[in-house]
Amino acid sequence: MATPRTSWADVADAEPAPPPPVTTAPAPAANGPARSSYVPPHLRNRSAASAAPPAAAPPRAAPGLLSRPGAGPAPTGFGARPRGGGRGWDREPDPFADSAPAPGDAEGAADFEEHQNTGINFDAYEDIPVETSGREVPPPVATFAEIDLGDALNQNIRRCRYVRPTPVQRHAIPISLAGRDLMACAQTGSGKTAAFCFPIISGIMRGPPAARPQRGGGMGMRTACPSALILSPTRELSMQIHDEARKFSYQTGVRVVVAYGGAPITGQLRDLERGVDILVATPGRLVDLLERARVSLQSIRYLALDEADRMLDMGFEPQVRRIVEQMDMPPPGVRQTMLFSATFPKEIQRMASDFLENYIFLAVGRVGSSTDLIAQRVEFVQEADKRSHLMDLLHAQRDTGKQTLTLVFVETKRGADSLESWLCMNGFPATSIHGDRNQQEREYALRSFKSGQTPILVATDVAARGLDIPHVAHVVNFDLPNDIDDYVHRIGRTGRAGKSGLATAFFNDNNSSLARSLAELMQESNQEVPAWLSRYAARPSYGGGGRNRRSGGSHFGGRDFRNDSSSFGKGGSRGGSDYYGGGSSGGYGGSSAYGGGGYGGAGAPSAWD
DNA sequence: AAAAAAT
Repeated sequence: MATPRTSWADVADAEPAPPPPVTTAPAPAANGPARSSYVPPHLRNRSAASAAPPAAAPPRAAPGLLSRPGAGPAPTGFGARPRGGGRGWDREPDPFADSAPAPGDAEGAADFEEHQNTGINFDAYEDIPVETSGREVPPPVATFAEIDLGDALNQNIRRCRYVRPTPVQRHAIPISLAGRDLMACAQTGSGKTAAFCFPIISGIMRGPPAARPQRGGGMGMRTACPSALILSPTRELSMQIHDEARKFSYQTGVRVVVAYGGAPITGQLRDLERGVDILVATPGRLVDLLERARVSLQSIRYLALDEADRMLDMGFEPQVRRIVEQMDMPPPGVRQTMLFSATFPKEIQRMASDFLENYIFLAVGRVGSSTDLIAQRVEFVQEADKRSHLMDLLHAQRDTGKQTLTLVFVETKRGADSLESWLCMNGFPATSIHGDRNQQEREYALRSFKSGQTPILVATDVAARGLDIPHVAHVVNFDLPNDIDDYVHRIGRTGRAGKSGLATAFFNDNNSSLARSLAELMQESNQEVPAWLSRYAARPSYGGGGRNRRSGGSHFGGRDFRNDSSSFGKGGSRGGSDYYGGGSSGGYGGSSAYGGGGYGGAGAPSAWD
């Protein structure tokens, strides 16, 4: 797992990085696949040995941490609260141990470091517009010190090298410490995982020791009753959140368990049996666990949905609704509910409000902040020419001599396989991740990509959201998605933590329905829109005129849908007016600010994660 | 139409 270095609060004054691991893989970039570690698709599944992941770096304590006085097993203050059985957490494995660069980061370290140190620009985020609505919004804080999160958590914040809270953290943490429900929209890499984890962990530490759960109703002695549930839409994202949450919980006594499909359930059952305060899960596996009565939601005090709009879209909504509304989860108002996403279409906000009570809507950022760091290009490329065009891009990348990662999005799983093997045949070290690969393959692909061993990853939308992959310099939309929100999430895999990034899209007639929203988004992000794309966008059949609802029409605009009813409808000349809205800092009354002027309006945020 | 998510 990567260190949470995506945060803007990531230290500028970081202590020197630990020495690079001695384990080195041959530099993979220049001359084709690194044969020692890379397994091309046609050789996979032949020999387990050849596909075995590289030896892990030896476990290593983060420098100066374990030896630090006070980092001992007996935290003081409320951190010392004994947990059920209190067993063995003095031997809790150090979640910071893998914070060192992954093997394979080694030879790229110089290149990478350059990127690491150039991009973080705190000042760029100082005047980031923030909008809140709802009753009695607790004021934001400027520093972690202002928030009483407790000694143990504060120490972990230091270990994570967070020096000050990011904008979303400054606002969201006080809101959620005040016990309020929250719908939050925040930018790429802005530390939103921490924004919901800190209050949850702190709340669990302060809260009453878990009451003896009500047995009965099918509950056995082996039924786990977590206090907090964090749902996410993909397995890899759940793993990532789990890794982060474990770091934040280190030596607090708060136990974090992850449960997702595609992996043997037995290990997860064992983890649950050892005790769980925070359960991170994907919906399918959680439903399974609930049906087996190995998990009960009756003690849930905190519910967080990451990528909340995704969790409530057509594919997921029934399952999520079942978990939240039809199991033994306490109702809104009893539990505290927090929804986080970048994109938040209004119809999804409306649906989400079923899960919330008296909530606060929070939007952080706008066009011209984060996305300006992502240079967006669109090129007209016929289907038949895509491969050679991609090869040109990859050659150009290679010629820069920099070791960087390139993430290539395609529309279908088959397309991912076939592009991957074509790249490999042509000497490019590529791997792939999609839902038809088994979980081991998925995890290996991601590791191999992150470490730089396979610096090209071909992916479906399974990798579009939330994944924090440092050093992705280039996102290629080999196939454009049909939904502008997906585009926003995809390009948000680069340009994270204040670093710059590049996103290239291949556009052709098959993508005409995206033309308008894409042109708008680019315009709002101060990107140059090719004239041909503007012409596409102006074609009436592609939304140039009418109210183009989905496929772009309802992109999140930094607005609380509750303030919406009176805002629109008048001056509704521009069909897309509901698409805009984030920019006006003057509160929500000023509907007139949104109607006019065609494209250049105060824009919708774009790389909101 | 496709992707994801349980076995």
